[in-house]
This record gives sequence, C-alpha cells and structure tokens, in this order.
Amino acid sequence: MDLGPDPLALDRQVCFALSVASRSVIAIYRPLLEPHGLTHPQYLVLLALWESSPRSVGELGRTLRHEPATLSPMLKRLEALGYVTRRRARADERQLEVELTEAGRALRAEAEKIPYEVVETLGMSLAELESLHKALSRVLAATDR
Amino acid sequence: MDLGPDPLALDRQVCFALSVASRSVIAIYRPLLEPHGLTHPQYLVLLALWESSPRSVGELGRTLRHEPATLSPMLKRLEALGYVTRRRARADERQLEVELTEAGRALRAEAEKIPYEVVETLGMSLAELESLHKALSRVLAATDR
DNA sequence: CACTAACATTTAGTACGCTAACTATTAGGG
DNA sequence: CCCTAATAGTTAGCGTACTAAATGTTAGTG
Repeated sequence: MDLGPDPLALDRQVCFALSVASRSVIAIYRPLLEPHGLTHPQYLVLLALWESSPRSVGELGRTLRHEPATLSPMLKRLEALGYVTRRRARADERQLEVELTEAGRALRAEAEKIPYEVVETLGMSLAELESLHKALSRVLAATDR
Repeated sequence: MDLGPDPLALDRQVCFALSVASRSVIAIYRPLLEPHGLTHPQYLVLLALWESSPRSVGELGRTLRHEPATLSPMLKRLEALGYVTRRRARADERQLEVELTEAGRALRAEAEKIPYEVVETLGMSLAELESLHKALSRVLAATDR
C-alpha cells in the first residue's frame, strides 16, 4: 500500500473530510429544526420512530448506531419536549417502550418539507447525493465487520 | 425536485449516513490514538500543526472549520499533554501562538503509521477512498457558500 | 427454588461542538 | 489623542457521544 509522500496531509484525510462534512450538513438542519425545538440527533430518533413506534432503547440504538448511554438522556429530552413517551414494557420490565405522542406523530407532516429544503440549500444534484450515499454505505459496511 | 414516496426514510438520509460514517471511522482511530493520550479532534489539530507551526487559534479554526470556542479548551488539553505550547504573540497580544513542543514534533514519526493502519482496518480500496474524498469535498464546497 | 449469569437501561465522568456573552487588545476616525 | 468599533480568545451553558460502572430484571442451571 502506498499513501504517497505525505500520508498525514490534512487535506487528504478522509476522516477529516467526513467529520467536517457531517458537521456542515448538520448545520444546514439547525435553523430548520430549531423552530420545533429539535437537534439533529433528536430528529434522527424521530425518523426512526416514524418508521416504527413504539420501540425499545436497544432497538433504537441498533438502528441509529448509538450507545444506549447516548440515547437515554436524549429520549428524556424528547419526552420533555412532548414528542415521545417513555414507559417500562409490561412483558419485560427491563425494556423501555419509547412511543410517539400525538404531537410527535403530527410533527411528521411538518418535517416532510425538511429534506427538500436541505437538498435545495446544499445545491447538489440528486444523482450526486445518491452516489455519496452509496459511498458512505460502503464505509458503514466496512466498519461493521 | 422529487425525493420519492418517503423523503423521511432513515436509510435514505445522507445526513444520517454522514454522521454514522463519521463516528464509525473515528472509532477506528480511537485505539490507535489512545496510547498517545489523544482524541481524534486533537489528532487533527496536530495534523494542522505538523503542516505549519506556530499558528494562531483563528488560523487553526479556519483550517479545521472549528469555532474558536471549540479549539480553546482543546488546545489547553494538548498543552497539558505536553504536545503544544500556548503563548500570546508579541506583535499582537490578542493572538495566541500555538506551537508544537519537541514531544509534539517527535510524535509525527509515530503517527505516520496510523493512516496505513486505518486504511487496512477499513478494508476499502484506495480508489474508493479517493472517490469518497472527492464527493465529500463537493459537499464542503456546497456548504461553504 | 435459590443462585448466578445474561440482559436492558441508567448514571458518572470526560471531551467535543455549538451559540451567546464577556474580556482584552488593537485600529481608525473625528 | 480619545473614543469607538473591530478583532482574538475565553468562559458559560447546553446537548451529544463515548467508556465504565451501577441498578434492576429476567432466564437458566443445579
């Protein structure tokens, strides 16, 4: 393997490009989510719940690739915001049932606009975004092993 | 613009793929940096300083795309680790001169191995990584406007 | 049926990363 | 020159994100 004359050059590091791109794209969401009192990680939790609710903390963690210790306080904030309820599962008291409230379900209609606004702000073609998504998925497949 | 039947599907969100990929790749660095007492953001600061030292906080911020409020405490930790010195610039007392110590310069030789180990662990081809880097650079160009 | 191992979540502790407010220094205009 | 505006960093406050340790619940085994 040959990484060229300067393997440590900042502008060649995929890790640097990844973290800056991630922060920059999240920054696009900030003003769009702020009216709803949401942060981007909280928004991703709602995306997961809009696909299936209720779900346990562990299930959400596997879907969102988060440690339970990250989700636990986040879900409390979502509960405080009124978008979610937290209740121990009757069948297994170890598990927590995280469920959308009426407000949480209602928010989905509002949120449908967001992806369009983000793509618009980014100003990249859908083809380009799809190919980026595919490349990122290969990274995920690689890190999952 | 048409984002398909479910614009909010989690597995289609570029922002989700970006943040998970970023966290996953950083996780690869963790065991490699831990022996040196470094976190990944701190490692990126060193990459910047290895290219040019001393530099001011503002300069580092523009290079690394960080708010000064993020860098300020980070640089103190790097100083506590002994990799960096912090000193007000004589010419302009507002600016801080952040400079590598001998230990900071010496670390570079050790760090040269890291990119190879990361690419190895990732198990992706260099061509694939370069095309990913290019795609991420287009995102940065888009968000910079 | 008691005991222990496995499991699900929470808490504690550290380090980002952001916005907003604050301090100190320098530069510029009347 | 003085006064104000601009500039450079720091601090405070909040919300992730991680590891490790703690808590409480269930399941499995002798």
